[in-house]
Amino acid sequence: MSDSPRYRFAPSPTGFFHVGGARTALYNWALALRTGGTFVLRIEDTDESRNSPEWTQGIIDALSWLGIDSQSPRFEGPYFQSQNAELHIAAAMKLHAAGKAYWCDLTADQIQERAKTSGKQGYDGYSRDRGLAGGPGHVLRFRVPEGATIVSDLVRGEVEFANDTIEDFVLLRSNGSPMFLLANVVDDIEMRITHVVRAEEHLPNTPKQQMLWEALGATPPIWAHVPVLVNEQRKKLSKRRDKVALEQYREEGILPNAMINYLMTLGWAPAGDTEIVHWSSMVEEFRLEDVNHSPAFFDIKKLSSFNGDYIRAMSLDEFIQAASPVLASTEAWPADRFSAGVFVQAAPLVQTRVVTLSEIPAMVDFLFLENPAIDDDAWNKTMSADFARTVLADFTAAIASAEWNHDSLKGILETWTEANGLKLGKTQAPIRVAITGRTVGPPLFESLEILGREETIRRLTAGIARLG
RNA sequence: GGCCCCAUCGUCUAGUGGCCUAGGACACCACCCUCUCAAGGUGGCGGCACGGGUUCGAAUCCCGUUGGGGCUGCCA
Repeated sequence: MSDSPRYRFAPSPTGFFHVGGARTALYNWALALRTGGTFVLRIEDTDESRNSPEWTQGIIDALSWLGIDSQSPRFEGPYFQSQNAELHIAAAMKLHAAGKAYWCDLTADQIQERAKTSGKQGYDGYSRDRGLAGGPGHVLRFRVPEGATIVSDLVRGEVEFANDTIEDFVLLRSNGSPMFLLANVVDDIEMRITHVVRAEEHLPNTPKQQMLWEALGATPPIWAHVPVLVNEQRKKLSKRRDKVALEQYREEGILPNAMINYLMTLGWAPAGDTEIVHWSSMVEEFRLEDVNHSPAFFDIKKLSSFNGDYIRAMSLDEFIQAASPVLASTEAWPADRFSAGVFVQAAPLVQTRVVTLSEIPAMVDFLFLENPAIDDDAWNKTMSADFARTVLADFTAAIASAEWNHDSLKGILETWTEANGLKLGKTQAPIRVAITGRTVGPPLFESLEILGREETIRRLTAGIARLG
C-alpha cells in the first residue's frame, strides 16, 4: 500500500481555474486511477494571497466538473501550503544548521548593483562565508553545491544543469516566510509524493528542487514536465490576453466530457484513428512517456468540434437534461413563456444543429417569443421574391383546415410549389422568415407543427400585413 | 544576454531505421444528400525547417544552422 504512486496537483488560488492547470490535473488523475495511486490536491497559498475559501471551493468545483471527484478514495486533500509554514521553516533551519544554507543581508538593489559592477547577472554568493545570523532584513539562501544536477524526466529524458549557472536562491524571505521552492519541496516530501507531473515552465526550477530534496535527505520524486499550452502566437496561455478560465467554457456550454477529451489530446493521442474516446480508455492508455515534447496550441475551434460530437452522441433525454440549465437562465425570452413540453418536441431538431449548449436558445427562441424579432436582411432578401405574397397567402389559407403534422404541411407547400414551377427551397423561405424572423433554423414544417395552427396562422397573417 | 526545452500538413497528432507514395482529426474547398441551416457521406488541398553526417536504407540516430518557446523575483 505504501509503495503505490502518489501524484499531486498543486494549483495556486488565483480566482479562476486555468485550462492548462486542468490538463495537468487530468494527466495526474488519469495516472492515479490507472496505477491504483493517489491524487493529492494541495492549494499553494504561500503568498500573502488572501486565504479565500471560495477560491478553494472554485478549484474543487472545477476539478469535480472534470470528473476529479474529491470524494473518491483515490483523492486526497485539499491540503493548504500556508498551514505547513512551521514545517517549511523547520526544514530551512535544518539546512542552515547543516551548513547548506546561509543568511544574507543584501537587498535587491544591492544585488543589482553588484551585478552591474561585476558584469554578471543575478546573485553572486556574496554572503556565503560571512557567517551572518538570521534576523529582520536577512534572507536565508540555499548554498548551491558544486557540480551538476541531472534531472531525470519521464517526458524529457535526462536534463543536465551545471550548478554554477544556478544562483544561491532564497529559501526564507526577510520577513521569515518560506518561498515557493522550499515550501513545495517540503510539502512533497511530507506528503510522500512519488511523481511530480507539471507544466514545462517548471523545468528550470527542477534542479533547485532536486537539490533541496537531496539536501533534506530525501530521494527525489520522478519528474515529468509536460509541454505548455500556447495561443495562436505560440506564447504561453496567459490570463491577460487569452481565454483560459475553465469556468468560462463551462458557462458557454462546453460539455465536461468534451473538455476532458480535448485537453487529454493536447500533447498526447489515444491509439487508433479517432481522438474522440471514452475517459476509461484514456485512463487505460495514457502514458507520460508518450506525451509530446512541443507546446500545443489550445484551439477553440477543435474544442467546439469535439463538443458538437459529444452533443450529438447524447441520447435525447441526456440532451434535454443538459440543455435545461441554459434554458432556465437564458434571457432570450421572458421566463414565463417557456414551455418544457414544447422544447422536448424541438430538442431532436436542435441537437444536430448546435456546437455548444449556449447556442440552443437562439435556435428555439421563436417558439417562446410572442413576436420574434424579424431580421431586416432576412426579410428584404426573401420577401423581394415575386411569389412571396402569394405563397404566404395561399399557404395560410390552405393550412387553416389541413391535418396538423409536418408531412401534411410539407405536402401542401410542395403542391403549391410544383404548381408554380418553383423549388421548395425557395418557397419555404418567406414562410420561415414570417414565422421565425430568420432565414436559418430548425426544419420548417416540424417547427410549424410544434408552434400550432393558431399561432402559425397569426404570424403568417402578420407577415402578409407587414408586406403592405 | 545566460541557462534549459522544442521542431511532422495552417492547427492537434500517428510515426521510435525498411511496412511512408508519411496515416488520422480540426479547419478549409468541392460534390452527394437535402425545405433553410446543420448533421451525415464521398473526395480534395496541405507537412517531415535547413545543411551536413552515420547507414545498403533516415521523418525516425548524430552534429551544426535557423526558427520558436520557457525560465532568469524576498511570485507560484
